[in-house]
This record gives sequence, structure tokens and C-alpha cells, in this order.
Amino acid sequence: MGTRICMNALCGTGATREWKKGWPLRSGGYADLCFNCGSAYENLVFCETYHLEEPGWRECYLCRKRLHCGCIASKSMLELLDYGGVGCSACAMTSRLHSIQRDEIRNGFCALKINDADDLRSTSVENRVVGDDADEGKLTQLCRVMEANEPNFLHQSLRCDTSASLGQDKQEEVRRSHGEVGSGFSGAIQPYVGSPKFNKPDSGRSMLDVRDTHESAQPSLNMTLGVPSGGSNFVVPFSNGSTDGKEQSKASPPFQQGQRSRPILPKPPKYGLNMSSETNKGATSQLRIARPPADGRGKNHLLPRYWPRITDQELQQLSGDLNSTIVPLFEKILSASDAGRIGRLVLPKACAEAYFPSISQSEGIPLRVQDVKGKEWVFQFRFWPNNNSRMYVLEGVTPCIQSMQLRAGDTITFSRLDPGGKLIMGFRKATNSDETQDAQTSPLPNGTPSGESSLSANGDTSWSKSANGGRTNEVSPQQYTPVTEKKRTRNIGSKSKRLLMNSEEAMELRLTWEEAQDLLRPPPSVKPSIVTIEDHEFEEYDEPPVFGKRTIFMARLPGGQEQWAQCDDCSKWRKLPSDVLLPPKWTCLDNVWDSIRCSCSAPEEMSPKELENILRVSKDFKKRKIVDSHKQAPECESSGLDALASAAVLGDNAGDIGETSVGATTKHPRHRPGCSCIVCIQPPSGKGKHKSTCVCNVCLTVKRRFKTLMLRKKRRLSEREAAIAESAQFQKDDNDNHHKGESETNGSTNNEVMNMNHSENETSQKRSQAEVVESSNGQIDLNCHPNREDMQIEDPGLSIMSLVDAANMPLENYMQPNGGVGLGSLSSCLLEQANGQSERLMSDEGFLASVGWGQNQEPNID
DNA sequence: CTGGTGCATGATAGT
DNA sequence: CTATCATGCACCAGG
Repeated sequence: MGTRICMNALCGTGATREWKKGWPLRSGGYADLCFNCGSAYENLVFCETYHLEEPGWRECYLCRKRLHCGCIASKSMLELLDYGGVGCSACAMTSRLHSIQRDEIRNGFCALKINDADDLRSTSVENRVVGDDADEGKLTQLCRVMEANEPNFLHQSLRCDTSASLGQDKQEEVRRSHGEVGSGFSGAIQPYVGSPKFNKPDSGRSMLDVRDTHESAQPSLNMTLGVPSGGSNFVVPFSNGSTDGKEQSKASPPFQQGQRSRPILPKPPKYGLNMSSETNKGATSQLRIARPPADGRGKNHLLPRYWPRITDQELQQLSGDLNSTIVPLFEKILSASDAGRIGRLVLPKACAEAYFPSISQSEGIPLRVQDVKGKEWVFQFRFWPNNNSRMYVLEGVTPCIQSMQLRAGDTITFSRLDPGGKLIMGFRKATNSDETQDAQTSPLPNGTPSGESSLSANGDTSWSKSANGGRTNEVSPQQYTPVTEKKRTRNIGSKSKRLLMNSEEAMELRLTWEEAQDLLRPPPSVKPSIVTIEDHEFEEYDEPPVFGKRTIFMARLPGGQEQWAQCDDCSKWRKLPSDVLLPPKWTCLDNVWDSIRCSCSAPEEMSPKELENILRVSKDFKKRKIVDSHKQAPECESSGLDALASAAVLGDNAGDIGETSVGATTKHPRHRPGCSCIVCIQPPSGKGKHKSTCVCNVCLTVKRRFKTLMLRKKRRLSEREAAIAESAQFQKDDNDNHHKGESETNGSTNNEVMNMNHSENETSQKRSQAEVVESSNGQIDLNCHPNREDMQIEDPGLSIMSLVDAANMPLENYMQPNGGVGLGSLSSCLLEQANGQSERLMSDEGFLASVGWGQNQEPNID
């Protein structure tokens, strides 16, 4: 422990402060431990950036600890420094920032007047929506400072609150809870200060012994739940019943966090300070705020992840009857097992014990719960003994889950209807809420943010939107859990990154984190450096990336690739060079590459049918990638039986994979597709261990399922044939009507597009297949959904239909080389490839190859 | 054989 | 280090 002069400009003018060497940094050297909160950071930006909380007092953005400037400063003596931080004109001039004893802090704080008219907390964006010019300037300045210093954490708002639940004095808490809550700049800015570093394991507090300060210090509560919203029937479930200090301190952080979840908005002058009260009201009612839960039984405070995040609008919808009151209790993001057919919803223990009836018997009790539609469900609320503890579950939830069409990743909420205490169950779909980026879909390689759902239904923004040139309005605590941040910080580093990706790669993306990465655009005029982390190349840059417009890629001409984007105004699709990155908002006017089609009035280049085809093919590319990703790497190519197993499984599910990226894997809870850990790279148990001759239950099941799969395929095929016939007729008319006058190039292109999905033109089809069925190595991939179009890309002579015929035969025929007619060709082909080992029919690539190339014995791929 | 049930296990967050 | 919780899995009952 020693002292040094802080050279951080944000700190003010070279404050003398205590410091201590922290853990080693990747970049060399050591992290500094914040003398204030004890946490270690790679820089001390946060802890050295204070804002004014009370005259003469400064509060650390991050740890909320208050410091007195060391003199009895008046408002006029305290000012925001040009480059951030707060300077006391008295202290700063003497370059001295006293770190006072914590008991001094407490005592000093307690001595402060509660309602100081000169309170500098006028920078609030809450109660005082429109601040005076000076305050506005300060706020702007501070925001700028925050942006400048932690640009890549700007969207990680609420997560940090979990860690930042550092206490406050009871006096302040009580005071603020009685109406002064809305003031204070601290909470407004708080959502920005989340730093992954804050969650580093060593908080350093032991060394600095500031923990008790935290527990007794006070958070800044900046808003009153529901106050501006007009949600009159919403009860602020504030835990105020306890007088026990410890309990109080436990109860307060949730509340504090709930308050802090109200973020400062990205552009304070625009959205924050200049926002009218009315506007603010409207916005507030739709803000998805993590509301601290109602006071329940028991002493366990709920983890923030379970706080109900419900908008006032939803509350009103839920309550319906204005005479009743909805008390949000808790919510939970459905896990795979919750949403699975097993019908058991694991309840957070604290929630179950706090809000559900107490049960002593493991069998539990029936629990009546009403859903948002008014339908009443009865679940069995019970527990299992688990490690001297209990594991609470709701059983029999499957019908309810299904009726609400919930899946893993969606959120289920529990509220109480007062009077009466009836339990109300609501839900939020992950695809429509900002849940998308939650902990189960961590934003970097360990996770899979879905690109589909960046916007919530009510207009709340998730971080994906926030990245769009701004920052999030609100991010759920789940979205950036400490674990995610820890991993990111440790493995990836703190700089903003975008997975290095060119358009060809983007073309092959599936709807995963990779695709989301594709949407990220490097910050303008930034030259990224390339780093490789765990076999992924990342562009690294200091500024946060922005979100770009989604486009599709299409290779309609040999060797050439096109990019197509849709105008945000007229929704027409425009062709672009393949290498351009579009901003998130793009219109025809921005189409500088095509002078003819640079306005919305210009006609679309393609007919609707062509567009449909292109979009469909593009979609298929992605599906294809999804399916491919479920196969083993080429060097460990799965056996034919494995492929069959995959086919059997994916036959049911492949089509949904892209839409269930939120869902959990079957590996283990916190590993997602793309995870390369030792657990996830292992094949499922049993895979690869079975011979083709194996007649174990698993193998027989697989074979049976394969047969079922083929039967289903046949059924669908017949349905599709009718559709294709109709489509072909339509296209014929379409071509006749629309494309006679088009250029030769376009004409041929059109044909190619058409041939993507129709096999009349074999030549084009082959070329298309070469693009579509990339890296097939002469095999047809069974690991795809029967519904998929590219399953139809087949040899006209046989393939699927024969396969279907074969599937109709008794299973035994599959196992015999001289089976039926339909399979004969398959078998013979197989036999050739299997060197006479007929049992390979079901067990290796030969089978798949034969299925794919059928009687022609010749791959379609050039 | 299938699906349900209850417990065990292991990852991870929190202390 | 401990508590929590997601999920795996053995066991069992019923079809």
C-alpha cells in the first residue's frame, strides 16, 4: 500500500490516493486496485470519476462510495471538470482528494442535510426531467466522459448493478423512498458504468477493507417505481418492513437495482434532459424495468435475474380490473428443461419460498395459477430434497407452456393479484423481448445472440439496438451476467470486436452469434487490428461496433457474388456490391452503386417471384449451415449410422434449429452452440460406437426412425409436387410477362435463379448445387429437414423418391443387399463402395453417397 | 418400449 | 467454499 499521484485526467488534477498493486494484466503490468471500492480495474476510470452527490461530496460512479472532498465545499466550489470527473475548486486546486475514513464517511454523510436546496443532484433525469443549462451541460459532459472511457461497455447497463449493489445508509434509503428518490445523477449514469472488470474475482476488498462501508453506505435511488407512468395499480413492492440492519441491507440492493435500471439515455440533451415530462411518462410506462420483487417471506433476497421486468402497460393489461392490483413477484427465463416435455418448471428456491405457499412435504400442494388469458391452471408445487436443500418445481406445466407457446429462452412471470392473492402467470417471448441477449445467449463465442429479435414488442431496445449508434435504453440483468462478462473479459479482452468475416462467410452463416457478428459493423474510420482467439479471428478496435443492415448474398453468376438489401422506406430490394457494409438504416437514396435505382421510385430489379426464390435460397443456405454444423468435423466424419441418427433427430427438429437459438443445448446448461469446450466437443454418448451390424436398441430405433423419416418425406413430397407444378406454371407466366425485354445477362441470371429450386435445367442446377451443396464431397446430407428445398436437389432419376420407396419396404430389406427394387440400386452402389460388405448399407458414407447419387452413380457436382 | 418420477451430478453464481 | 439450479439418468409403471 502506498500513495501515488494519479495521472488519470478523469481523476481531476492529480489526486493523491492510495493504491495497491492488483493482479497481473494481459497487457503487462498490474491492475490497480481502486482505493475506493477495492475492485481492481485495468484502469481507474470509473473509480476516479466522481459526480457530485451532495455539496462537498463525490460519489464514485461504480462503487457508489462517497468521498468528501475534504473541505466544506459549497455548490459553487464544485464543478465538473472539462474531461470528466469532479473537481472541488478548493480541493482540486490543491490537487488533493482525500480518501477519508469510512466511519468518517458515514458520520459525515449522516450529518448532511436531507433536503439541501443547493443539492447538486439536480442533474437528475428522473424527477427533474428538464434540468437547467448548467446541469444539462454537466450531464452531457459526464455522459461524454463515460462514453469516451468505456465505449464498449455502454450497452451493458444493468448487469453491473448486480455487482454494484453496495449499500447505503438507512437514512438515505428511507429518505429517498419517501419521494426524493428521483434525484441524483448517480443512478442515472449507473447503467453505463458496468464493466466486466468489475466482476473480476478479486474484489480486493479484503485488502482495503471497505466492505462494511459498502454495506452501510447508500445507493442512490433515482426513480420511483411506476411513478411517472401512471400505473396506478402497480404496487411498489418495497421492502420496508424490516428494521434489522442486515436484512435491510439485503433488501435494499434489489430495490436499489430496480431503481438503477432506469438508465440515462444515450443522448442526454436529446432524450434525457430535454425530454418533456409527458414524453418521459410515456417512455417510462414502456420501459422494461427490473422491478424489485414484492416483499415475500423469508430472508433470502431474490437474485436480480428473477426480478420481474414488466412494463406498466403490461401491468395494466394484467390487472385488467382497475380495482385490483398486480404485484409482480418474480420471473424466470425458461430453460430447456423447463420448456421441455418433461413438464417440470424449476422454481428459484428463493422465489418459491418467498411467494408460494410453504410446503413441508415433498409431494407438495396443488397450486392454482391464472394465466393472462384468465385461464386457470393447477400445477403441483413441490420440492425435491437436494443437498440438504430443496429444489422447488412446478409440475404439470407442459399444457400451460404449450398453450402460451413458450420455449426455452422465453420468460415466464409470476405476479400476485391483490386483493385475493391470486397467482397470475404471464410470459414474454424471447423473440419479442429484450431477453434475446440474455445470459443464455451470450454475445461472444460462448453464446448465441439471435439476430432476429433485437427489439422488444413495446419498443424497448436491447443492446443490439443500442449498438446502433447509441446505447441501450435498458438491458436486463440477465443479458450480461457476470459470468458472461468474466469470460469475455478474460478470453476476449476488453476491446470491441467483430468476428472477422467476409461476405462469403456471411453467406454461409446460420442464425447464430456468428450471424449477429456479421451484423456488427466496425466503427467508422477505424482500422481494426486482427487478433485470434480460440481459432476465431476478431477485428479489434477501440470504438464499439455499430449494427449494420442485414443483407443477403447470392451467387447467381459463376464466380460472381451479389449482395441484396432492402430499402427501409419502400422495401424494394436493391443489388449492391458484395463487399459493402450497410448502415443499419438504408434506403434507395443511399444506393450510390446504382444510379438507376437510387430512388424509391425506381422499379425493382427482380420480379416478385425471383425475389421469393432468392430469399428462399438464401434461407436455405442458412438452414444448410445449421444442419452442417450439427455434423461432425470432416476429419471425424460421422458414420452412416450416426448420420442416420442425426437425420432421424434432425428430421424432426432441423427446421426449428434456427429459430431456437435461444434454447439451451443438450450439452450442459451454459454451453451454447459454438462452444468448443471439452464437454461440447464430445460426441453424444454412444455415437460412433455402433457398428453397422449392431442390432442394439439404439441402432434399431435409429433405423426405425429413419424409416419414419422417409415416410414423412414422401408424404411431404407429394404435397410439394403439387405446389411445384403450380409454381412452375406461375413462373412460366411470370417470365413471359416480365422478362422478355431484359438484358441477356439478366435473362440468364433469372434462369439460374429459377433453377435454384427447379430441376428442369440440369446444367444450371448443377451449378447451383455446387453453390448450395458446398463441401458435400459427393454426398447427400441426410442431416437436413425433410421440408427443406435443397433436399430436392437430387438426381432426377432416383434419389429421394427411390429412397422413399425403399423406406416403404420392410426394415429388413435395408439390411439385405438384395432387398427390394427401390433399394436395389442403392444397395448395389453401396456394395461397390463397401467392397462387398453389405452390412455397410446403413453404416457409412457409402450409403449416403448411394442415396445421393442414385442410379447415375455420378455426382451431380462438377 | 415409452414416458414419468425422483435423485444425483456438475457448472456456476454468490458469499 | 457453498448454494443454487439445469439437466442427466436410473428406476419404475403402464401400455
